[in-house]
Amino acid sequence: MKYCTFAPLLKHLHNMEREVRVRFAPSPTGALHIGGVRTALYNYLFAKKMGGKMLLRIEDTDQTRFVPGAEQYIFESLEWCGIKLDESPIHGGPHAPYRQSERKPMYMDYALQLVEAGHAYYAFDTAEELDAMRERLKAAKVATPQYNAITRATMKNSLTLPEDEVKRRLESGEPYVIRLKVPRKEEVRLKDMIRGWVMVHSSALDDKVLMKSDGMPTYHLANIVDDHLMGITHVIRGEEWLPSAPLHVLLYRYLGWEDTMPEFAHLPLLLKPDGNGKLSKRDGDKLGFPVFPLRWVDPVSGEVSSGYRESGYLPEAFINFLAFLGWNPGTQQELFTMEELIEAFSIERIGKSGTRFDIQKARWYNEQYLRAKPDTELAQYLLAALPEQDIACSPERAEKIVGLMKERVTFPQDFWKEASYFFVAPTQYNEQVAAKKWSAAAAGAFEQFRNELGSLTEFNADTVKALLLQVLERNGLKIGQVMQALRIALTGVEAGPDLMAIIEIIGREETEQRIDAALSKLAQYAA
RNA sequence: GGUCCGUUCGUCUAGGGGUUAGGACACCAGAUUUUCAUUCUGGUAACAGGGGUUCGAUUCCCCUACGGACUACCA
Repeated sequence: MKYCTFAPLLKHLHNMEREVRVRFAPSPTGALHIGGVRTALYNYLFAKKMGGKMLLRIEDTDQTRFVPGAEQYIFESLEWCGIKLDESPIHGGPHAPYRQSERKPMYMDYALQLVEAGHAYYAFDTAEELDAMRERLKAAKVATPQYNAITRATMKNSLTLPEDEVKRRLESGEPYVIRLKVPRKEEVRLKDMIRGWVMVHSSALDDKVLMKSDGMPTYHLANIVDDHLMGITHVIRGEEWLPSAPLHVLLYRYLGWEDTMPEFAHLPLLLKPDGNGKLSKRDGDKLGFPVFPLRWVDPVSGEVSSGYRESGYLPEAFINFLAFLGWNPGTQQELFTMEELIEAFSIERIGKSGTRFDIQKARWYNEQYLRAKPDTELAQYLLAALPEQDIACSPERAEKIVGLMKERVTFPQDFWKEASYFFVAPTQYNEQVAAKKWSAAAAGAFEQFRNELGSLTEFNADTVKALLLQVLERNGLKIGQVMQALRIALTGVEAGPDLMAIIEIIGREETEQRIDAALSKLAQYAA
C-alpha cells in the first residue's frame, strides 16, 4: 500500500524527462507472424513519433524451442517492411548483448536479490509432483489449481523445508527453480495506455517460476530485468500479455524499480477472418492468405509457408494495411507513407477490440500503391519476368505495356500473367466469345482490314483505328458488333486494354499474322 | 471452470447525452467505354439484449448474452 500514493507521480515525472525507448522482443521459434510484425510496427511508429529509439531483443530463453534461421528471418522481415532498428544483436548498441541467452549470467543475481528480500524462494518439486498437485486440486474442485500462497505450503520448497536441507539440496546440485512469492491478498493495479486501469487480485496470480532448473530465466524475469537495464520507457505488446502484466508490476516493485517502470500498452489481437480465435503461426496458408511477411520453409518439416513479399505485396502497401488493423488516424485519409504514419500515430487512437483479418483490404492497398508507381518502375516488374520466357523487350515497350495494364492488376506478377499476349500470339481463343461474336461478315471485314494495314504510312493507334472504322463502314458494320471478335483474334481473351493501343504495340506484321491465324482457326464460327 | 479484456454496417472503423450515426473495403445498380478493369454517381447495410441515471442514451452506470486472451520450469 505504501507504494501507491507517490509511485505513479514519481514515475510520471521521471518518464517525462526520459528519452522514449521501446523494444520489440520476439523469440526465435519460427517465422515471425503478421501480428508480430504489427507489434513491431506500432513500436517503431511510436518511437519515431516521440523522437525516441527502438531496439530489438531476442528472447531465446527456451533453448528447447530454438529454430535455426528464425532470427535471420526476423531481421529480414523488418528490413523488408522498412522498420529500422536503432539497437539489436546485429546493429549493436550500448546495452549489448541483445540476445537473452548471451545475457544469461546476469539474471541469477536479480533472482537471488528477490530470494534474499523474501520475495522469492527455491522450489525442488519435480514435474510429477507438480502434476500430482494439480490433479489433487482439480479433484477437490478447486477453481484455479495453482502454485500459490496456499499450496506452496504443501510443496517442496525453501519455505517448507528445514533450512539445512535446503542448503544441502542446493549444494548437492539438485535441480531447483526460483519462484516468485506472490502475496496472498493484495490488489495489483496497472495503468494500460489503451485500456485504462486494470485491477487484478494477487490471489489470481500464481507463484511464477523466475529461474528455470537449467539456469535460464523465464520470460517474466528476463523481460523485466532487460527492460529495466535497457532503459525501456514503454512496453507495447500483444493483449495476450495482459493477464501476466500485474505479475510484472510486482516484479518491478520487489526489485525496487517501480519509479522507472515502463508504461504498458496492450494491443488488441489480430483475429482469424471468421473471428474465431487469434491468428496463429500454425495457420500457415490454411486461411487462404499468408500469415508471414516472407516465405518460410520450416527447417525440420520442410513445410513451406507463403509470404506477403513473394505473393507480390509491396512493403508500403503491406505496412499501410497493417497499420490500419487496430489503429486509425481519425481522419478520412487512407493512404499513408511510413513518414506520414509516424506523423499521425498515437497510442490513444489504437482500438480496444480484437481485429479480424481481411485480406481483401490488403489487395486494395496493393492496387493503390502499384498504380501510384511511375511506369518506368512498373516496367521493371514486367521486364524481370521476360528472360525466363525467353522474350526480349525494350524498356520503352515495357513501359507502354504496363501503362496500359496498371489499372487492372493487383500484383507485379500480374503484368506478365495478364499481358502475355503482347509478346506471344494466342494459341487458343475464348470459345464462348468466338461462338457468339465471330461471323462471316466480321471475318470478311477483318481480312480487308488486314490487307490494307500495309498501306498505312504511319502505324499507330489512331491511324489503325481510322482504317478500321473506314473498313467497317464500307461493310455496313458497327464497331460494337465486331470489336470483341477482333480482340479475340488478336489476344485470344475477352478482356484487356484499348485494342488499338495493343495493335500499335504488337506492330503491323504481328497484327497481320494474328488476323491470318484467326481467320483460319475461327473459320468454323463464320457460318 | 477461474481471472482479465472486449462488443457501432458483412469487415476495418469515426463519432459521442439531442447527428439524416460519417468514411473505407466488399457487395449491388446506373453512367462512361470497343470488352474487362479503371473512373464517376447512387444504393443496401450497424450502435448485442435488458435494466437504470436523464427531459432525452448508441454515448454514462449495472446486469445478462456473446466473443477473445490467459490459466507451463513457452514466450
